[in-house]
Amino acid sequence: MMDNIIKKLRAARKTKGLTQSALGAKMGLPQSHISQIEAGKIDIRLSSFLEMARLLDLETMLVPRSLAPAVRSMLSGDGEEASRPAWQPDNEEKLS
Amino acid sequence: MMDNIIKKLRAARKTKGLTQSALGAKMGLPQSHISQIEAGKIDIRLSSFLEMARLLDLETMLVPRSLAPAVRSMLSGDGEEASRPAWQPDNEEKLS
DNA sequence: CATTCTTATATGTTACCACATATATTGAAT
DNA sequence: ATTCAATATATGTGGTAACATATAAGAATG
Repeated sequence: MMDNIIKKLRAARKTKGLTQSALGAKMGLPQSHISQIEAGKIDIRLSSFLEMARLLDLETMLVPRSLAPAVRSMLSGDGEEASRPAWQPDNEEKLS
Repeated sequence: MMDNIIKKLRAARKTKGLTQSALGAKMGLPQSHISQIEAGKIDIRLSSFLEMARLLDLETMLVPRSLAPAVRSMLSGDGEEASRPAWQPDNEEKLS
């Protein structure tokens, strides 16, 4: 479904530490509109989607279905390499 | 820009040997509308785009910009089956 | 040529996104 | 509890995609 891909936009925004207002400012849109979009309440135009993705440093790509799993596995290691250690000594207790 | 990705839809349709009418039938849309879309004359809704891609066996994916080149190179060999070597002697770019 | 297949334009109606603006709700922090 | 930040809802207008239908232009085929 489509709100799946929309949810990725929201996740990307949060990852970048942007608020809806901040993103809205970049796009020249009011925060309220960003909210509607992310909530999947409206069916935005393709150009709006592409611009929003671009502003979040995401590229929209069309992948042949047969290759999608391979691409997905490539993407599964989050965002980029320079961020978090590949693992962490699992420390079961008390993390909040 | 955006008509770039639209052009890929047209290319995919042709690759699959579908006419605008045939694709339109699958989507429940008139051929005239498909023509407008492919010509980049209208700015379609995201759901329409996603469905069109899906009917052409294409998956719409959001790829972090930093990983886009790697994904692109993965896709550069004509979108066919899984019978390609996973790997090829470092032939860096050369993209479409 | 004529005929068929494919694609491009044209016109009109309806539905709804884009946008503005305002307010409400949630949530965190002090 | 009272701010203040972030997000969610609400209302209204204008523009345009979605859709139907019709026709014209191109491109092949016989």
